[in-house]
Amino acid sequence: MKKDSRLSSVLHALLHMAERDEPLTSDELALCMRTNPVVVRRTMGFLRDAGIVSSARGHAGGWAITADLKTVTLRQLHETLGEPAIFAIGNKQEMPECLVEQAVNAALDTAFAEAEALLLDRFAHVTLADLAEDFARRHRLRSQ
Amino acid sequence: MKKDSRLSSVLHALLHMAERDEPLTSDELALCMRTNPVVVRRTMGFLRDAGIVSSARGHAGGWAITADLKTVTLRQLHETLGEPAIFAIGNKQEMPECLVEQAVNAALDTAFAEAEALLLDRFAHVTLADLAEDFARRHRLRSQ
DNA sequence: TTTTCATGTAACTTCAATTATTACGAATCG
DNA sequence: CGATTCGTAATAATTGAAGTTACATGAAAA
Repeated sequence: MKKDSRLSSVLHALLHMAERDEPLTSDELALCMRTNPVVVRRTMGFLRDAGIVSSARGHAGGWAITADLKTVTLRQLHETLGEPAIFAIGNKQEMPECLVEQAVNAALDTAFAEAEALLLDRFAHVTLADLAEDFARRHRLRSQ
Repeated sequence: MKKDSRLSSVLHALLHMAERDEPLTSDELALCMRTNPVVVRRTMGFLRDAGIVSSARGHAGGWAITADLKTVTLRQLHETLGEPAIFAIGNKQEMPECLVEQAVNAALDTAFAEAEALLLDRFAHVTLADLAEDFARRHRLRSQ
């Protein structure tokens, strides 16, 4: 399976947008994210529908952040993107009649559920402001 | 991407094999696992190479468990299958020059690493014997 | 020894999901 | 008006697991 990198992509885009006050066009974002403008529009559209960013057409149009960086968490972004599947591993059948397979599913489901809960909890405690701060720190380090 | 269900499949196969002392053929396993005999051979081949099962050709041939159920953990099986990717979500670029993307990757990598460590730890504490016991319990419950 | 059964494997196709691309419509501003 | 930019439909490319076909290899039964 190809990995879903939309969360990574929108974070990258949002932080670049946070660095600039003017709107960034899909083409500009696509260039720095090494992807396609249409992919940018498609993905950022979810965030616009959730009120995290705004989009404007025409001259001087593009994408801008409307939400407060401190209030947007990775978990919220993950939900906004439609809560894509986290795991690349899963059960062969979800609702098997076979008791053996039920026992297997139960064991795997428990482990996956715990790992997912931990991941989402970590996501819930990281905001865009945290990432922006970490970027600023890296920037200072490199500028020395 | 299609989810990798090989761990689920081999667990199902192993528990069925544990229930019977005679070897099970690839065709028999494929039937109860709703898959293809060639897929069974391909996947079980990893376990044979790791000494967990044996395979025999010809009459009365097939697959049998050689390892002690108490010593085989889900983690070991996952490793035996080549440690397939656990997550369906990932970074857009693994080694970006862009400092923004480095900050994004660092945050995501930390969260994924913690979730993976938890999952593998859970896997390490579940043995085939545990699953067999859980199956027996389910069997007793349904027989009542 | 011949037949039958079963694994071992290569080669190819199918499948599922993201990502990429092309094309064009719609809105906005100079 | 006309250039710019988003909105979106339709389609292809990509990636890795899973499924399928075909045939060789080896072992036990007849």
